[in-house]
Amino acid sequence: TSYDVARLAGVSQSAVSRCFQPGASASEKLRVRVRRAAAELGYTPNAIARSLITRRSNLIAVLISNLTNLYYPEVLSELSAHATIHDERILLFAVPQESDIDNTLDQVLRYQVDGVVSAVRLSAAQLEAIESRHIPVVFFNRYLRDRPVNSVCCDQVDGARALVTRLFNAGHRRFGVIAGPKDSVVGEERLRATVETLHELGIRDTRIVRGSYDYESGARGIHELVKTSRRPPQVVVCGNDVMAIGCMDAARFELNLPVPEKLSVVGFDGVGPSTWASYQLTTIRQPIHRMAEAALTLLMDRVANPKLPAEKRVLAGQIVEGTSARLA
Amino acid sequence: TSYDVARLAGVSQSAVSRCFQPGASASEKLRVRVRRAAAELGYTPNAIARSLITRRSNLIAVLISNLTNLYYPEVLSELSAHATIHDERILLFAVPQESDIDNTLDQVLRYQVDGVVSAVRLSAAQLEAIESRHIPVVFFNRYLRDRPVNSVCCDQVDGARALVTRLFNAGHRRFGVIAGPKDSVVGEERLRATVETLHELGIRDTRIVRGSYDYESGARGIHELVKTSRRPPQVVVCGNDVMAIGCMDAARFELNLPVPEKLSVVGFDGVGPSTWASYQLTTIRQPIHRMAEAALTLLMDRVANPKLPAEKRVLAGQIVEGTSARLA
DNA sequence: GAGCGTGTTGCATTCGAAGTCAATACTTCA
DNA sequence: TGAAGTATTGACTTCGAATGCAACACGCTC
Repeated sequence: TSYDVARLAGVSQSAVSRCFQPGASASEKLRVRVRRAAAELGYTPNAIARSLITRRSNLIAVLISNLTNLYYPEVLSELSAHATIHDERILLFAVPQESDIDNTLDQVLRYQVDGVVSAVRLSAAQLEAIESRHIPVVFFNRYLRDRPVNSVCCDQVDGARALVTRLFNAGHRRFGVIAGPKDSVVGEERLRATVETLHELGIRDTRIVRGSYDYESGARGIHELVKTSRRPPQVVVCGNDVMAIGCMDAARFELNLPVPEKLSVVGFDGVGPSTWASYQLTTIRQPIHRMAEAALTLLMDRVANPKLPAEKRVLAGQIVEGTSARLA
Repeated sequence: TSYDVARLAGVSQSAVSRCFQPGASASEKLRVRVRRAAAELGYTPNAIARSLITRRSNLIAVLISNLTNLYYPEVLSELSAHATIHDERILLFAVPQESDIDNTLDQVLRYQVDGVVSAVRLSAAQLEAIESRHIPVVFFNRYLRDRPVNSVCCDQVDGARALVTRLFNAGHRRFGVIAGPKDSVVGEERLRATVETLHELGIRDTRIVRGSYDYESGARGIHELVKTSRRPPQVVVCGNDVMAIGCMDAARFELNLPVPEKLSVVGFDGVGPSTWASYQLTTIRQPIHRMAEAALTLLMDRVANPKLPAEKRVLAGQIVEGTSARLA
């Protein structure tokens, strides 16, 4: 149908094509004539056909697991905004389960996406399957241990150290941890940083329980911590905000442990509800806006120049002082 | 590169093509041979090229405004799941502002999507621009007043009537409303249903304030209601859960109005946090799962048969009895 | 006015797979 | 064994736009 426009405008199809590209050689006179004809016919360039010949789809695959997790919607929103800036569209893959990833990746490949932003775990083989097609991949708050990959992460270590140290300095001695699941790399880092810092401060008997990043597991976590210790912890470090919120609610309403008077609670992420008056969570806020920006920049740089080496960008989180923890 | 596979397998390109289609005529022997060759070369069909010839992209555009609104992530998640069932991928358009919609729609058209699910407001002209290309559109919890369109909505009216009636029967007489913005069609319906029901029950002096569906506006709303009335309302009907939560927090922590003892609060939507122990919101839960299913079915039916007339599906919401309102 | 350079334009080809149609191979039954 | 019918396969064209290359037009200089 660029032919239709061409016919109506009395020019060649190539001319029409060039009128819809920014840098192409076409006189102003022609541009006007073609645009008028296009408007008359309601012509819009076909991105699919264009992609076929340019080998550039202007599509970015975004892999996300549980959108219902409060943290991811904000990530997705920011990624979308930055994709638009780079003139890319988002092909969304909400991966229901890990076992479905291979099917998902097959679809990713079929659509000839320009790049992939993955907020889900990928095996080395899965990553390799994508990169062998020369499609750059950037991990979001994730990476692989055994080989370098492009990734953008929030610094878990420094934040955790600082937070734990401040809690220690405020007089807390009995720590509990509600960690994320073992397969979360950043979760394990948060955990490791927390435990290491406590060790350095001379605290060795920290109880650790596992959660799954949701509200219920935060509530279960504090129950478990209380049940399995002689004395309840004075402070609980949670793997994310949602678990921290679950923990606070359970502590207050089920365990009769007022927060922060009898129990301090801290989280990670800085999701919207963490600032709600009922919680006012002390947490480490991830700079999601800048992380998304970095992810897209990293990705588009590699689309432009595939030979760039893998890069990991680590952005500092910011401690948000709420009232859920006694900090002094 | 389907040619490469063909060459390696010693067959024609058409044969390869047919081996990757379910219903096509190809012998088992050939299928095996081709699949082996494809595996060896790591071949994956190019969906872009396929779309060009089949005039079917297997792409569905999803238009969503503020992903950060707790309610939309769940919608998106369900839409994604159902799209997968219909073998469609989601092209996500997170519309930052209403003014950007025209640019967004231009992109939607370029990508030759099979259909559009819109959770944002579209003008009649914008809708027409899409449908004139024979692309079916389904609105999600939205519709146009002046002309029939495909849409899936949660029934606001019956739910609101039932809820208000129960609140009345529980003895509440002084009602306040924190409504959504005027441009939200479903918000206006909720409001109208609430006010009408109150009228029928003989209550006419209901104070109404406007919010913008976020936490802060819920908090502002209750302040305003309290400030501008001789006596504070006994119950506040909020346009959505997030405002209800903001209202509860402000009532409890800033206005010294314990919920539900001195103030009952109800919401709409049934988002995740509404069930948290701090809130236990009484609300009308939208059947998002079934709504998404209906939206996709409606859409795919029209992809298959464009001549189907517009249809509006209204699903009932379910009252969730929390403890945020005295109901008896 | 001839020669040269720059700026425009059109022709023909290309991207990768799907589908039409005709040719061929294989079955089945008399 | 042969005829008729069905299943399988391949050659060729098609989808819609981008681009290399050649052709042409125009402006400028000497």
